[in-house]
Amino acid sequence: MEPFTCATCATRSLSPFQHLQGDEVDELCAHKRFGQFQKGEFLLEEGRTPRGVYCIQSGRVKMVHAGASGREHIVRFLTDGDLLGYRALLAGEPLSVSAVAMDKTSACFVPAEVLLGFFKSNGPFSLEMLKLTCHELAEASRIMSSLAQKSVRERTAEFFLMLQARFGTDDQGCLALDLKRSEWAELVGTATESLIRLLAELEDDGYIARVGKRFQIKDPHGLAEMARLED
Amino acid sequence: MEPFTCATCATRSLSPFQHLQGDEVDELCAHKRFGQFQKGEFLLEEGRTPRGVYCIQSGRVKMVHAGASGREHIVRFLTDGDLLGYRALLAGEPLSVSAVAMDKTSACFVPAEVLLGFFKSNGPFSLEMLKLTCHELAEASRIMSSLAQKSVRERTAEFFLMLQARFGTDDQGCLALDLKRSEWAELVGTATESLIRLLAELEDDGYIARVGKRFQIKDPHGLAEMARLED
DNA sequence: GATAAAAAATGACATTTATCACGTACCTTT
DNA sequence: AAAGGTACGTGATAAATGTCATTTTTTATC
Repeated sequence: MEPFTCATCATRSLSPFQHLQGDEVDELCAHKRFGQFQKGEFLLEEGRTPRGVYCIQSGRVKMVHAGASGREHIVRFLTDGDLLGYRALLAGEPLSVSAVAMDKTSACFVPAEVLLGFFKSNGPFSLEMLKLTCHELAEASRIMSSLAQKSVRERTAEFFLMLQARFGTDDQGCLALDLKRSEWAELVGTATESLIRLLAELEDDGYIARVGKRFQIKDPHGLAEMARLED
Repeated sequence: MEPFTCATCATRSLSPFQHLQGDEVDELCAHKRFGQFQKGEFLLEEGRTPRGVYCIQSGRVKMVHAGASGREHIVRFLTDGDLLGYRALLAGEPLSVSAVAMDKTSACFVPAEVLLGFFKSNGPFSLEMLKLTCHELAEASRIMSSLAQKSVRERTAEFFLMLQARFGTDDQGCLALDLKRSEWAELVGTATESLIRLLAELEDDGYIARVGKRFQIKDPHGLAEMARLED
C-alpha cells in the first residue's frame, strides 16, 4: 500500500531518513514518488547516471554487477528501509551495479536535488550517512577478503550464516530468502553446477537440510568452523 | 621533514582536510601529532579500536586483513594525503584491517574528538568525506566482482593496470610500486607459487618485462583484454 | 491436465590452482 | 670469504573448480 505520508511511514523510521528534521520530512514527502516493481524489474541500471535514489518500502532487491563473460555477480541485497543509488549519485559516477527486484517491491523515488539539499542543510544527516557508508566499507572489505582467500565451500558456508543474520528465518527455521541456484552461484562467485554439488554435500554432511524449496541451518557452529570465521 | 604548520602543508591539500575552513586548520594543527614509521611497522592493528586517524604525509601503507589460515589479504594501498582509520572510527567498530608501512612513512595522527568535531561543525566537510566513501564503495564492489568472477590470471592483469593507474611509472616506465612476490599474491588472492608462475607467463607472452626488480608494462591493451575490463 | 519453458541435477572431463618439497640467488652480517 | 637468512623459483602431484552435454524435475501457461 502507498503510505499516506512520510511523516507516519514505518519504513522511513528504518531508513536514513529517520534522521531528517522538522519540515524536511514534509519536503521529502512533497517530492518523493511512490512506485512498484514486479519481480525481475530493474530499479536502476548499471552504467546509467542516477537522477535520484530509491528508498525501499517493502520487497527485496539484489544489486548485480555484470561481468564481461556474461556471468553476473550479486554484490549485495537490500530490503525494507534501505537506500539505493546514492553511492553513484554522491560519487558522481555512473552506476557500477544494477538493482533488480527479487519480489514485488514498493519503493519511493527521491530526486537528487532533494537528497542533496538535505545533505547541504542538515549536517547530522550527512554524518549519519557517512557512518552508514563506513560500516558498509568495513563489510565490503570482509567480503573481499573472503572472496580472495577462501574456497567456494568456505564461502558458501559463510554466506549461509551471513544471510541468516541479515534476513532471519521463517517459522520452520528456514532461511527467509529464496534464491535460485544460479543466484546462489552469482553470490558466492562460482559456477551453478559447482554450487549445486556443494549444497548437496552440505546437506549430506548434516550442516543444512532442505524443507521444500528452502534451506534450514542445522549446524551453525559447524558452518562457522567451515567458513573459518574469526570470532 | 615535519611540516611547520598544517596551513602550508602540501600534503594536506591532497587530503580530505583541504575542505576545512578558516580556523579549523589551526585547530587541526594544534592537535595533530607528527610521527614516523619504519618499513614494516604497524600504524593500526586489526581488532583494536582506533583513537583517531592518520593522514599520510609521505610513504606507502598497505591495509591487510589476516585470514584464518595465516594467509593475509592486502585490501588496498594508501599513499600521500590518504586518511586511514576513519572507517572503523565512524562505524564505531574495531578495525577490520591492519595498516602496515611499506616504506619509511611519515603521518600525522589526528585524535578522534578533533575529527568528529569537524564533522559536527562543518557540513560540507562531512559531505566531501561522504563522497569519498561512496567512491571507495564503488571501487570496492568492482574489486569484489573481479575476485568473484575472474581467474587468477585475469585478476593479475587487472591489478597491473590498476596499480599503474594509481601509482604511475618511474622514468623507465616501470610500475612505481615495489611488491614482493608474496605481497602480489596477497593482493591478487592466490598462492605465492602460483603468482610466480603467472608473472613468468605474462613475461614470456610479452605483456610485461622485468627491469631489475621492477616490472614494465609492455602491452597495456593486451592486459586489459586479458583482464576483460569492460570499457 | 497437457505442454512448454525454466530450473535443478548429474556425469565425464578439462583446466586451474593449491600444496609440498626442494633448489637457487641474493643480501647481510660476521 | 663464510654463514645464515630471506626472497625467488621449479617440479611433481593432488585437489578444487569449471565446462559441456544431457537428463530429470519443477513451474508456468494455456
